[in-house]
Parts: sequence; C-alpha cells; structure tokens
Amino acid sequence: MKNLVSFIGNVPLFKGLPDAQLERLTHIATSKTIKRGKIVFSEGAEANGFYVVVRGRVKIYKLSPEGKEQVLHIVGFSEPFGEVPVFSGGRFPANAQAIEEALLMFFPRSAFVELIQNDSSLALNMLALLSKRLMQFTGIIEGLSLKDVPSRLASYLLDLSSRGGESSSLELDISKSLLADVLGTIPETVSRIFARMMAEGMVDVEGRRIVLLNRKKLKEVASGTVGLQLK
Amino acid sequence: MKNLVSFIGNVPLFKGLPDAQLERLTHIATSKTIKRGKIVFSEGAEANGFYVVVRGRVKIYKLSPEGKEQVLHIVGFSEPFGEVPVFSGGRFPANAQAIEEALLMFFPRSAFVELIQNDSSLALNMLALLSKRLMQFTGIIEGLSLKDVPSRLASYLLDLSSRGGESSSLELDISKSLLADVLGTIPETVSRIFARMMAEGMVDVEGRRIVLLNRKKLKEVASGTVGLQLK
DNA sequence: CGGTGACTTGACAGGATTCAACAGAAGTGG
DNA sequence: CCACTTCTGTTGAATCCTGTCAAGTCACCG
Repeated sequence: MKNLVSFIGNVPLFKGLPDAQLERLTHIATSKTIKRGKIVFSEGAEANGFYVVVRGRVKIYKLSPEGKEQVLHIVGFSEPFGEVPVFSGGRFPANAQAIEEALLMFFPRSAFVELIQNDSSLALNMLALLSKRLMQFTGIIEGLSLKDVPSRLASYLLDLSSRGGESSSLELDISKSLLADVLGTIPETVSRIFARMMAEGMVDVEGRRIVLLNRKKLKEVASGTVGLQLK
Repeated sequence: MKNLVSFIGNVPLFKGLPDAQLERLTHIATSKTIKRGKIVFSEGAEANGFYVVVRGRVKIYKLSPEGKEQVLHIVGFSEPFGEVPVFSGGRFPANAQAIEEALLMFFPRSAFVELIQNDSSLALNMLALLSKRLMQFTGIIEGLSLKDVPSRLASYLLDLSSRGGESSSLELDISKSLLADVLGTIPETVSRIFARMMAEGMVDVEGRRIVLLNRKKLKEVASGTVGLQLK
C-alpha cells in the first residue's frame, strides 16, 4: 500500500496535489489486472469511472463494421484513460484492450468529481490533460485527412526517434500490424512503404529494429514536400 | 453593457455561475468584430486567451501544404473556441476564420485561469466542454479512417435532420464547398455523391434545399452496411 | 457586361485496399 | 523435442475510391 501512494503521487495527472488529497485518491481507487488481449471496456458501455495504467499497455481504438481498427491512443505507465465520459456523457466513446498483461487502477466517477471540486489544481491538471489529448487528436485528423500513408509513417518514425533521444537507431515499441492500425491503414501497406523507404536508402529495417539513414529525406516525406517513388 | 452580462450568463460554458463571477467575466472580456473571410488566428500563433461567438460563425480548420482544408469545427452563437492552448501549450493548434461577419468576445488567459481556480463549477463546465469536443473529434477520426465519403455525407445529412427536428426537408447551413472541407474531401466528390444519391432516390437536392426521401437507405449508407451504386 | 465564385460533369491517374498465396517466427501440446 | 497451429509479415495482381485536371454552366455583383 505504501508504494501505491508513492505511485499515485508520481502520476502526472496528480502532480502537485497535497498529501491529504493523494491519501483520498488511494482510498477511492481499486486495482485490477488484465490479461493480454482482454477488453477493458467497449464503446458504448456505461462508464462510471476512469483508469490509470500501473503496468503494461492498453490501446484505445475505434472499430469499423468490417473490423478495421483505428487506434486513437496507446496508454502506458502512469497514464490515464477513459476519463472523457467522466465529465460529459456516461458512455465510453471507444474501445480499450490490453496489448500486454496490465495492472490498472480504477477511479470511480462520483468520488473523483468530488475531489476535483475541492482541489483546483487537480481540475487544472485534468484540463491540461484533456487539452493535450485534443491536440493529439487534431494531429491524427490532420494526418488522416491531409497526408498520405508514407507521410504519416515518416512522421511516426521521426517522432519515435525524438522521444528516444534523437538516436538514429530505434526499436518499434509495437508490432507492425498494430502500427498499421495506429496509422489508419493496413499491414500490407505499411510493409510496402517500408520496402520503398529501404529502396530509397532512407531507413534500414530489420524486424523491429529501424535505423534512420536519411533524416532530411524522411522529414521531406513527413511534411508532404516530396512523394515516395513507386518502383 | 447590460445585455453583455445577460449574454454571458446564457453561454453554456458559464451556466450556473454566481452573479459575482459573471460580473468578473464581463470585466476581463473584450469584444471584437471580424469581417467575413478574415482570419481570427492562425495555427502556431501565440495564444493568450480564447473566444466566444456572439454573432456570426467561425470555422476552425487545418491546412495541408497544398492548400487542402479539413474543418474541425464550425462554431456559432454562444460557443467558445480557441480554448485548448489556455490549458496546455501556448499556441493555437489550428486556424480560425470567420465565414460570416462575426462579433466575438475575447477572454485573456491568465485572468480566466484565476477565475477557474476559484470556481469549481466553471472548471467542471470547461471539463465537460473539452470532453464533448474530444468525443466529436473521435467521431471525425472514425469517419476519416473507417468510413468512405458517401457514408460521411449520409451521416452528416441525418445528423442535420435530427438537429432540425427530424423534418425530412432541410436546408444546408453551409456552402457545398465548405461541406466538402467538413467531410474531408473536395467539392467535386460531394457533387458526384449527391448526384448518385438522387439517382438512387435517397434524397432530393435543389441548391441548398435537401429532402430526405429514404431515411432507411441513408442510414444503411451512413453505417457502411451498403455501398452506393456507381452508375 | 465582364468577372468572379459556386457548382457540376467528364476523363484520367494514382494511391490504397482487397484478395490471395506464402515464408518465417512464436507458441502449444503431445 | 518435434509436429502443428497461429500469428506476423511480405509480396503480387487486380480493383476501386477519390483526387486531379479541364471545361463549362449558372447566379450574382461591381
């Protein structure tokens, strides 16, 4: 239990809260383990609280009637998810599935709203969180509507590299099929584009290991300045 | 000035606030008129506050390097916009342009944040607003990624009809070119799909007047159950 | 009346998905 | 430990939706 308090205190969403509030949070929270591949909640399900990831990762995604997926978000260590319906509707707008064995904390809606009413910094933290998510979604929309798949893939790689300290050598943290769902396309297309990028000498791909060989060209593709040659 | 107070008191975002708070809001706000076609702010611009529409309409949109537009939102009477960077970054993530002559109220960031810290119901209102927007964006992403253009158009029409009291006869509130930008496509495609829908006897289109002739079929197209015949 | 903007239609090209087949890796169970 | 199944990833061919280019109509306006 002791480490639970310290865990919660280090969750960005709860940063800067007085100890008394952290204490209360631990009291209203319950924990839950989810096996790899299991559904945490489905779109349209009644939502009476939200989650924070303690261990493992969870993907948040939309499903088309034909079964195609669009991943909205992959949440990991100390990140919250499912918080949207806490403040507006009562139902989850998307699905959540564990992509690894996961340990989650669950915060019931009503108790959490009470806490927020009494702590403006918690409210501001939550506002900041939703705002950032809104910006991320704006980016997804921009990508889907205004960029082609090579551009989105190049952006993803550059982004991954920048988060990993600008190293040219990086490792995909997700499978290529899941990557396809993140980019809003299908595995075949991702595979073909990687092949083209290798042919152009932009990257070197070996399984999940990827080496960025030509950042400049990648950035051009990412920004839509230039296209990718067909053959 | 008197009607300004009553206007602000009726803005959903400010609903339920005590008169004292409303009073303060009127003091920190300034107003501004924008001519049709003029830019309110551009993506990446420094943001030191947000707006509420008093009169007219403003479109929020992303621009591709080639000039294609994706409309994220069309904001009208008593709706706020540009509020995202107030809580996270300092820059606007999209562009805002008046599509009609507009009158706007501007709320400076710092003063507004102070107000929020002292009034939890204002904070909750803002949380509800951002949450709803997040759900709308989720819908846009779903449409762009998992549905084709006919499906998006059918959804738009059904949605418009439901907001207008389920009447079968309705009038587009925007031009067809702007509609194309909202749907994430181009005017030519919208034109062709309307033509096909008429050929199928689903709708009757005459300028901006549209009559829904076959709701059932429209719903099938909207949900992706069936496609639209080519010729 | 010339001009601009909104809309429509046709021909065409191209990127991306679909369908299909297959190789390799990983995990299961006897 | 090996056979078997499953999952992931790759490649080819065909198809199709959608965007691009171009031309032309109609309405509105200075």
